[in-house]
Amino acid sequence: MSAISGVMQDYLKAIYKLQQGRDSVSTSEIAARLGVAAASATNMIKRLARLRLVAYSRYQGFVLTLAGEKIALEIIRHHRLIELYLAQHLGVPLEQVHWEAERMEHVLSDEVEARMATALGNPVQDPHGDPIPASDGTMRDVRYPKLETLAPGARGVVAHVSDQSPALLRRLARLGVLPGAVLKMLGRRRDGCEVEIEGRRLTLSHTLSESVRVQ
Amino acid sequence: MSAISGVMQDYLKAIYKLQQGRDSVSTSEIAARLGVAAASATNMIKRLARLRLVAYSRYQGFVLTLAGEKIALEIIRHHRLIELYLAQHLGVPLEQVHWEAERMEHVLSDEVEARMATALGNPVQDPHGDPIPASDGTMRDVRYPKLETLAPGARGVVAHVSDQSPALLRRLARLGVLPGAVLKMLGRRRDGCEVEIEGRRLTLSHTLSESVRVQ
DNA sequence: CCTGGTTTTTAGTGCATGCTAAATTAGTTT
DNA sequence: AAACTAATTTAGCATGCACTAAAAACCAGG
Repeated sequence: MSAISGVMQDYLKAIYKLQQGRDSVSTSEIAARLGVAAASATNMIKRLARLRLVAYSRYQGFVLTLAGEKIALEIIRHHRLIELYLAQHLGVPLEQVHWEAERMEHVLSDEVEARMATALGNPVQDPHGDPIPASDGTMRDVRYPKLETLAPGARGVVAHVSDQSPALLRRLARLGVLPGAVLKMLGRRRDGCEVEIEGRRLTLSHTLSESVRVQ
Repeated sequence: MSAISGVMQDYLKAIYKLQQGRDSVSTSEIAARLGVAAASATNMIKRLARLRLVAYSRYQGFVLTLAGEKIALEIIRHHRLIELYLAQHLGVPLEQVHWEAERMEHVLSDEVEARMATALGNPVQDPHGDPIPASDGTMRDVRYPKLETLAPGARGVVAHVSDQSPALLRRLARLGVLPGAVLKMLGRRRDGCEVEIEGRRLTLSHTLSESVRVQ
């Protein structure tokens, strides 16, 4: 009885991401993140609380319980394995894999998950540079600094690009700014910053460089 | 407005399969096939009729319209491509691919569908021997005779094995009775029939041989 | 052609998930 | 501390899709 629905999985995943480094999440935050009305979020949170997947007391915000976090990490693992699989084995363009994974993550069986992981060589990172949780529910969480924090003249390796905007991602991909790429910060400009990458020199708008993190 | 839901897709697929070679399908048939109450089926049929996906007049049964058939074939294509992909590229055991595909078929984008088809070399058959509809919605439908119709002494090629029972399928797979396998009918026995396959001789129970078709 | 049995449909419900509008609580400002 | 504002919750309702029970239509045997 009461299996975790796909919608619930989305809530758990969103809460997981929002609560990182914070001590609680508010109703309006998930509502905004998931694009639903605040009342709908309240409703679902109460349902998740009844299932002991989030700890909640009204008007005070909430966090995942261990059980909730376990499910969230499982879904995130699905998501990131699918992204990587689609990119590597089927050549799906990077800016598309996020939205494909968003739908597939809810129907991936443990069996197929395991086989995909094996086919990929048990990877630890998805194509955006995000860590893939292990099947035991462990994830090392590293937070890389934004590209703009790199001092002029310094070199860095792209560690992460945002998965939120397909258009942005496509532009970054075309410029070669993807996880693993080595670049050198040349300096800040009025509307962004100038970097050198693979011998080419380019200016990244503020919007673009905001979505790149380096190591 | 009114996108075709996953549940609707299941109804369309079921109607497609039931109406093969018949001139109409009854409420109780889909209800049985989908494991829902007759009233639920009536309800959904009326909804599909409003969307012009089935032609329906009450108490008289129904059939798919061209638009409905197009969607049904698209889902069947998804299903069979996924089955084949899982079997060939991820090594998922044959008796499992049907149920995996049953969930994934509803979330496969055209993009990923096309890439899977390419990776598989635009196949025309799934691992059970069922034909895969083309992306333009064409499917050649061949109906093969049951194994038991093979005359004693005659040779045949396994063309199709049923996808309905995982347990049966596992047994067939273990015996090597899979699409493409060449076998020779030795004769009927009281409880099934005896065949020779790859030099080995085996007796297939009636239940088993019922789910095998030959060419 | 009527009557009993089967199939189908209608009516009324329940649950998951969403919404808006109204009520409540929290937090901030004077 | 009172009062205003912003966030949250409650109340009431809609839609998709299932169910059961009752009514209606169809079909077959007499």
